[in-house]
Amino acid sequence: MPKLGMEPIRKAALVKATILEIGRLRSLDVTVTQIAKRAGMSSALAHHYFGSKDEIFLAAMRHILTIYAAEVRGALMISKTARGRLEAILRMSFSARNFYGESIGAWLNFYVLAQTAPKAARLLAVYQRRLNSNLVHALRPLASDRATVIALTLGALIDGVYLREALAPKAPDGDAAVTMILNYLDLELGRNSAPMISPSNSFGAPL
Amino acid sequence: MPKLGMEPIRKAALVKATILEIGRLRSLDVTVTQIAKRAGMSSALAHHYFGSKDEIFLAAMRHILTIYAAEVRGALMISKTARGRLEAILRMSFSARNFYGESIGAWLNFYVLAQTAPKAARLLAVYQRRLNSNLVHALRPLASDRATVIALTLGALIDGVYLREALAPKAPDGDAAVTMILNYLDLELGRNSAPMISPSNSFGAPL
DNA sequence: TTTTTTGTTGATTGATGAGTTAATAAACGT
DNA sequence: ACGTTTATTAACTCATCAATCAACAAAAAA
Repeated sequence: MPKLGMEPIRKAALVKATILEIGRLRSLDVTVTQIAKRAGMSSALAHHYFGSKDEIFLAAMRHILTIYAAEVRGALMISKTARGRLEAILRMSFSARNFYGESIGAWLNFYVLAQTAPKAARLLAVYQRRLNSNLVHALRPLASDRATVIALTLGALIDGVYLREALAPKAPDGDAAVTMILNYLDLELGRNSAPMISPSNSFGAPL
Repeated sequence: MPKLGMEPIRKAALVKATILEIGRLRSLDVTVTQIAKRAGMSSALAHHYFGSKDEIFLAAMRHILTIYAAEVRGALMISKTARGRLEAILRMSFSARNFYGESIGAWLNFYVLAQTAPKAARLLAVYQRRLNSNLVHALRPLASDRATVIALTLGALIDGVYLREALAPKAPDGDAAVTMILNYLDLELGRNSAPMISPSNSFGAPL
C-alpha cells in the first residue's frame, strides 16, 4: 500500500533513529538494520533512500548541525549587547536540544567519524568556522585585539566541557557548563576596560 | 626457534603497534591482523598472549596512561613553586611523547572506547581523578577557595585543546596549546602575582 | 631421554553486516 | 486499460574478522 511522498518522511525518520541509536549505544558501531528497525522499516529501504551507511551518518550529522545553527541564529537575533550575544551562543551550545544524552553521544562519535570521513570533516570544519566567527564577531567590541585568542579558548572550552559530559555517567548539566565558561569570559573581559553592561561579573553582582 | 622469555617482548610490541595503528587509521576499526602484522607476528600469537582484542586495546590504553602519569610525576618532583607545578602538568600534557600524531589519535579513540567498555571507562576515570587532584593540589595555595573550579576549567580546557588538535589537519603545536591555557591560568591567578615566565605571550616577546 | 612447557603459525570456523536483487503492489499519468 | 514511477521487503551475496584449532619446533625439566 504505497502512499506516495514517503521519501522525506522516511529520511527524517532514519535520521532521527540514527541519532537515537548512536546516542544509545554510544558508538558508531550501529548497524543499518538497527537504525532501520528503530525507524520502522527494513534495512533495504534505508539503503534505497540513502544509498549507503555513510550517507545516513552524514545526513544525521548535517541535521544536528542545522538545528544547532538555527538555534544560535535565533538567539543572536534577539540579543542586543555584545555580551548578550556571547551568552546566547554559549546557552545554545548547551541548550536542552543539543545537550542531552543522545545528542552528546552522537556528537563525540561524529568527531570520530570526521577523523576518517572527509565529508564529515568538512561539515565539522564548517561548524567550527561558524562558531569561531560568531564568537570573534561578538568579542570584537569588547576585546578588540584579543578577540581571536579568546574565541579560540572559548571554542576549546566548549568542546572540552562537551567531551567530559559525554563521558560522565551522570545526567548533563547545561547551566553549570554555561556558568563555568562565563566565569572565564568575564575574567577576560574584566581585564582591559570593556564596558561592563552585564551583571554577574567578578564584582559580585548577582545575576 | 623459540627463544624463551618472549612474552613481555611480544606484548610490548603489540601495545606499541596498537597505538601506532589506531593513530594511523584514526579509528578503533583496527583488525587484530593489522596490529599483529605491524608488530611482526601472526594474529594467532596476538590472541595467544592477550586472549582478546579488547584486552589488547586496554593494554595499549593502560600504557599511554602509565607513560603520561610517570612524566607528570617526574616533572612535579623538580618543580618548587605552586605555579611551576601547574605549568609542569600542562607541559607534560602536551609534551612531545603525548602530543604527536599517533598518541593524539589514539587518545580520542580511547575516549570513545570508554563509552562502551566499562574497563576502559574505569581507566579513564582514574586518569581524570588524578589530573584533577594534581591540579587542585597545586592550586590550593594560589587560590584556596576557587581551586576546585579552576581545576575543573583547566581539565576541560586540556581536553578541549586535545580534541581540536586531534581533528586539525595540521601538525600539533604543544607550545601554543600550553601558552593558551597558561593565559587563562594567569588571568585567574593574576590578582595575586603570577610571574610571567612563558614566552610568546601578548607582549610579543620572541621565543 | 622422555615429557612438559613455551613459542609460533596456517588454516578454519562462525558470526556479522553492508549492499544487491527480484519480486509485489499500489498509485499516477495517458 | 496500460505502462511507468514509487514504495517496500524477503532473501541473497560477498566480504571481513575475531577467535579457535591442529600442528610443529625448540628449550627446560624430569
